[in-house]
Amino acid sequence: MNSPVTPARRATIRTVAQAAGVSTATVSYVLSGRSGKAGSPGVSSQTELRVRQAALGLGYRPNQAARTIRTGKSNLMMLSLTMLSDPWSLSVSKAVGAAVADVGITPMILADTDWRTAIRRQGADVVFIDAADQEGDAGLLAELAGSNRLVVFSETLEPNGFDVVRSMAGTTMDQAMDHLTATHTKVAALASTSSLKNARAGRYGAYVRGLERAGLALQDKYVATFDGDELSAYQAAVQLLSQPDPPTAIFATSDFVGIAAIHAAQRLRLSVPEDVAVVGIGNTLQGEAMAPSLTSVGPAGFFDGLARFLVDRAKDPSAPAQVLEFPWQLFVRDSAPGSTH
Amino acid sequence: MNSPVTPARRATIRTVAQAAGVSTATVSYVLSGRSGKAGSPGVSSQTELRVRQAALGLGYRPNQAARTIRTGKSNLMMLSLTMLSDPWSLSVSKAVGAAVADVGITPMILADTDWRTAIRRQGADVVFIDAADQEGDAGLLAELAGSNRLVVFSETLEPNGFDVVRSMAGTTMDQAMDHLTATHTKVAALASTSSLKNARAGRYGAYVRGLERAGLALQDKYVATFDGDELSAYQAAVQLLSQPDPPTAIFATSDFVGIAAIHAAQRLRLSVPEDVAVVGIGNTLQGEAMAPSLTSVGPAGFFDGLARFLVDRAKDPSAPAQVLEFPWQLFVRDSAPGSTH
DNA sequence: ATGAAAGCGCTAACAG
DNA sequence: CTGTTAGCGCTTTCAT
Repeated sequence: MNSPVTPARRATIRTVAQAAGVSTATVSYVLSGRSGKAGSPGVSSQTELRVRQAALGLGYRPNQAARTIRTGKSNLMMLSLTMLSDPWSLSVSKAVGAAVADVGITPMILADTDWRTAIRRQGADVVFIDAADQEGDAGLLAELAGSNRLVVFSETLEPNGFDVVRSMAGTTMDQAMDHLTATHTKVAALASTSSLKNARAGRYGAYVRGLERAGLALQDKYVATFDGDELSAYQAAVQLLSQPDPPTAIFATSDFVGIAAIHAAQRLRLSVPEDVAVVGIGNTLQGEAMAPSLTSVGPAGFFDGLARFLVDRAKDPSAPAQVLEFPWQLFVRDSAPGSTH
Repeated sequence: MNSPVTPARRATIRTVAQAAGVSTATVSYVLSGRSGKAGSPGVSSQTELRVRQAALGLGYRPNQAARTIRTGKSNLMMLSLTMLSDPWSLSVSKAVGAAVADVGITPMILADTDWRTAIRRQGADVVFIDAADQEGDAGLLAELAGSNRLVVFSETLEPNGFDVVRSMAGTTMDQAMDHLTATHTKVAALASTSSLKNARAGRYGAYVRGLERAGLALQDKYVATFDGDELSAYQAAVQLLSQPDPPTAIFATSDFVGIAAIHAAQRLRLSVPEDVAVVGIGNTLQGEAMAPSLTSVGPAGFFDGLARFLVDRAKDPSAPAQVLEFPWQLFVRDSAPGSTH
């Protein structure tokens, strides 16, 4: 029974050094794993062993804050994911998780939190921001980029000290609409309330233009809006499909909306795609994995590509800012198989 | 055009001090917001203003790592959530997000990552671990508790330097089974492969015992297993319900499984609860929010209570370790309304 | 009311 | 091969 006079003060590099009978420098060399590396002194395997044993015995664990302050590297990757329950966010998280295996980087998610305030408080080697299309953010981002390596997902922003990840939709949303109008005349849209502001731009705009190209009228009863979460999308879809003369195809402005629409249809005992076809936007893993799998437009190899890019930036935060583009394509799957059936 | 000779070195407390013509101590007092606080010196409002303006002009932002090393507080809360897509995890995240508003704490999620290695690298004022039932973790947790404030969710572990959050299931799972067997004779279970190991323990055990109490036979065809993710659960449910003589009630060992089961039923044009009733376990927000709402057993006020507890611990990491218990109850909702219909 | 100065635990020159 | 030493940016006594 050794009396715990000192209240278990956490072991530091110095404690270890004393126990091993060496200097703190030696301990540092050994424990940060660069004994024999280029440019650094080597340590004899005997002392190395002594140091390791002392560290183990004392339960030594390096103080990350101290290491960070000294090296300027935190080995942290921050992911600001605005809507965590969105399969898009989950796909990002999953891909990143796979990409950081074996690299000494810890990914941490900032969920449903305002990055604008959070980033000021917490640094990271690289921080990914999933939503910053608004004009007002451009200045703030440029400012924050001074002290953090930022990777911003945005269709409109230009790199400015920070990287911009962009998924080049091009005309693929138009393709998706044409895909639907080729076999359907009652095509509905399921759009978030916010996306309606710009009737001819963005995802909803693709719907409007698609109808025009097909010579179909834009009808109020075929445009349903929701508030942002799954339940709201689900309810909007139920409403859309319960009316007399319901649509036979739904253009959903997001994969999670498309998924909700499929669930809603099935709830109403409608078959997908026989009674109602559904396309989503985003090409998420969850859309692909569900049954029936969701036809969607979106970037190919996006999540893995993004994850790799983030890891690269974390390892070399001083690389020049660039744009990373992922061209989109139409992924025809079960929920809207096209004209074959 | 001022020539950027110095490559935009980030402003420190010293830079600010020079610009304002004061000492670093004064800057520290002002900027860490305790000019007039008890025990600390006051700063005249004039100098305070000068300091603030200098800081603003220089775009000064405090270095968290330095602050952490000095104070020992990181203002960080780490949430290790093993299966992020599980509504349980999302509920935790949401509740915590709401609880930290206005408090100076940033919650960060460690998703689908092994906390065993990650915690060694990254510290936080408090870290929540959502899965640690295995015996082997007890020692490791006790060790880690030496340098991190740990809050562990576990039904079996006892506090040992770390807090244990526990939801006292008691006999509520039995109640849930009785709820089903009161009006059904074909009651199926949807359980994860791992939970089957202990046939009479845990959630699956409640199913087995429930059948016994009702005098019903345990039949293989009414026991479906899945692998851990939604898709797998969904497919298992489809299989369960597509067979000849399908069950009329499903006991799902998790809310997300119950949700998947409802989706599967609807896919098969079965009505919930008319054709098949479903109960889940966990009482998550998502189960409550879906349509039809999911009958579930689980703790009352769990997520908000947990969030509050975590915030308390973050603010006072040296509070004595304790057990936090949330007694369960049965929440009868639309997916299994009971004998009234 | 303000400043000087001592570190927190660690890394990285530089000396020996 | 190993030790000495000077800080990283910040907080916090203790003087003034």
